[in-house]
Amino acid sequence: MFKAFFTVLNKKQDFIDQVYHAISLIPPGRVTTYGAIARALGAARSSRLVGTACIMAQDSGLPIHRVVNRLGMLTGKQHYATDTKMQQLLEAEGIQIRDDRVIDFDKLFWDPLMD
DNA sequence: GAATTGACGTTCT
DNA sequence: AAGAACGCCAATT
Repeated sequence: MFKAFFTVLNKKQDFIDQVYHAISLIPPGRVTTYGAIARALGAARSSRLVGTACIMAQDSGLPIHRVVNRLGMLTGKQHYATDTKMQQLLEAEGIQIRDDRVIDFDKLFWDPLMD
């Protein structure tokens, strides 16, 4: 019974780790969304926590710049050193951006569930 | 340690 | 169809 208790406690941290893993799977030149990652992890209503995980992952070397919101907007760009840093990272992979929005987002969108 | 704040997205009105 | 409410919960204040 203690085991079950700790399982619940550890679940939170596991979720964060799984977010990291999902992000590491995003192919270069593609993008995904916070909600898609949350769904892929079976926590459809925790998309917000995915964003929190991204903040924690900033120093982890993961390609978190490939994660945008469901409209394809670069909502996380303000957390980079420069205003244009996130956009530059994406453009370096061939992703075009206009007004903080990914062009052809529906075509570049990559769902972790369909790897 | 309580209250607020978000790199969000769905549901209810 | 537009807007408010709400679920989620780590991090910050």
